[in-house]
Amino acid sequence: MKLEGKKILLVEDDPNFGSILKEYLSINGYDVTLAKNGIEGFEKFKKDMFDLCLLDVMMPYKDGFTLAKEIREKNEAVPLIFITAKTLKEDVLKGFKLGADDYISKPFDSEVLLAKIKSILSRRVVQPSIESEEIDFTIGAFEFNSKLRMLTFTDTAPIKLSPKENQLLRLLALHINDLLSRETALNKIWHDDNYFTSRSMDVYIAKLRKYLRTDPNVEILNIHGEGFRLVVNVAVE
Amino acid sequence: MKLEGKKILLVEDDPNFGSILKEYLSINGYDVTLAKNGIEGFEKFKKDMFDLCLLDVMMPYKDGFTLAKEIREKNEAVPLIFITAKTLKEDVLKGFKLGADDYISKPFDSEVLLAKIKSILSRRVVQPSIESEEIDFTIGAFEFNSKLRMLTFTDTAPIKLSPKENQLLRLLALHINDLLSRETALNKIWHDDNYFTSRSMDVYIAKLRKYLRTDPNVEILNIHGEGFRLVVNVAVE
DNA sequence: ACAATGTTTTAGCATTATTTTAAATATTAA
DNA sequence: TTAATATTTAAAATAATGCTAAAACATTGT
Repeated sequence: MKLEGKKILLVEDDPNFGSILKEYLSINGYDVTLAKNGIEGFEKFKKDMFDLCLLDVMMPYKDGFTLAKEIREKNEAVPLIFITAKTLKEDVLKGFKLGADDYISKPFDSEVLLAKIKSILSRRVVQPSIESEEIDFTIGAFEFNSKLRMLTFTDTAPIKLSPKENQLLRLLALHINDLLSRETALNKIWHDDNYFTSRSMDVYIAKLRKYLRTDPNVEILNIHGEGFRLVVNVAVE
Repeated sequence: MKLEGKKILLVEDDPNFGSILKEYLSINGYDVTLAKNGIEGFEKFKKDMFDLCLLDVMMPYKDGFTLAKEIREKNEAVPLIFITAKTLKEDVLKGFKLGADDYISKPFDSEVLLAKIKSILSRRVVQPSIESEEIDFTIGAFEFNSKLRMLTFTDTAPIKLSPKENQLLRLLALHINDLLSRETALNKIWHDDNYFTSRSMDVYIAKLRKYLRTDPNVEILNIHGEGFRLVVNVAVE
C-alpha cells in the first residue's frame, strides 16, 4: 500500500497550529485537508474519502468526540487519532471507546506523530477502492491486466506497458466504445490540463495505437476537440 | 470479535510489577504468559502463538528492542506494545521502526493500557494468520522452507538464506506470479519506506536472483515503479 | 574481550525504462 | 484558406533498477 498520497482529514481549531501541522504532513507526502472546526470537519468528511482522521478534542461548536461519533456512524473503519491538549485519563478512554486508533498529547513530537500515522496506515487491511476494482479487461483479441501492466495478444509474448501507458489504456478501457474526454484523462493521469500535458498524452495515444494495431478490429478514434474513444469493431458478415 | 481469551505475552523484569500487571490483565479476560526477561520471553514466544506482546524496553540480558527484533523475524504481524520507563523520543521512534503498534510510558494507567490493547486487537480483525502459516513453498525446481531459511535445489546442497533474504523470498513466494509491491515489502520487512531501504531491497533482489539462476524457469521480474514479480515459467512445447 | 564469521547497509556506476519536449507533418472545422 | 487540433517520430531529460564491492554492524564461539 502506498503511504504517499494517502488522504488525511485534519480537524484543528487553532489556525496557526493547524496550518503548520498540515504543512508538515504535506511535506511528508500526505494529502491533507484541514478543517477548522467539527462542523466543517464533518462536512469535509462526507464529501470525500479519507484514509485517516486527526481530530483535535477541544474545539468550539463541535468537539472532537462528537465529531468522531458522527464519523463512526458513516464509516466504522477509518482510523482516528485524537489530539488532546492535556492527557486526561477520562478523555483518553472516551476516545478509545469511540474507536480511536490512537491519541497524541500536545505538545507532541512531530516525528512521533508521523511514525504513528505510518504504523497505523501500514497495518490497515487494504480496502480496495471502487475504481481499482477493475483489473482485467478484454479488448478485442487482447487481454489487458492493468495490475501487472501487461497487454497480451493470443500466443504472443505480452507487451509490458509503462505506468502512463497503462493508466491511459485503463481509462480508455473503462470507457470502452464511449468517449474519454481529454480533460478527464489529463486530470486523472497528469493531474493537470495544459498544452504540454496534452501533447504528452498524444504521444501516449500514438504508442497505444501502435500496440493495438495487432488486432485490426481495435482502434482508438479521435473526436476532434473532445477526446478519444477506444472501439472494438464486431465482425459483421 | 471476542477479545477475551486472547493470548498476551508479557515480558517484564520487575517481578512485582510484572505479576500485578499479569493479574490485572487476567482479570480482564486475557490469557497472559509472563516472562521475566528477554531470553525467557523469546523462548516462550517460540513455543506458543500469541495475539499480542507487551515488552518492557529496559531489561537485563536482552532488552525489549532486541527481543522485538527476534520476534519480528519469526512473525511479522503480531502486534507489539513497548513499555518504556521514560518517554525518550529516540526510543519511541526505534520502537516504531521495529514495527511497534504502540508504546506506553511508566507510570501508566492500567485502564488506558487495557483500552489500547483492545483497540489494537480489534483493529486487526481481518488479519488472519494465512500468511504466517505458510512455511513450505515450491518454486520451480526449488523447495523453499522459510522456517529453516533453506532453499533447496534437487540434489544440491541447500542454500542457507539470511533473515532478510528469507523474508523477501517468502513475500515473493506468497505473491507468486503476482505483483509484490515495493511498498508492501518495505513496510513488512524494513518497517520503513525510503530511498535507502529501497536500495537495500534491490540488493536483496539481486542476491535472490543469483540463487534462483540455477533454474532458468524461475525469475524475478521488475515492474518499473511498482515492485517485483516472482514467476515460474511453465514449459511449453 | 577478541577474532572470525555472517549480515545488512551504503555507495557508486552502469544500464534500462519512462516521460517530456521538440519538430515536422497531417487533418479538421469554420 | 487558415487557425486550431492531432499524429508521429526522435531526441533530451528524468528516474528507477541492477549489480558489485566495500563499509558498517551484529553475532558467535573461544
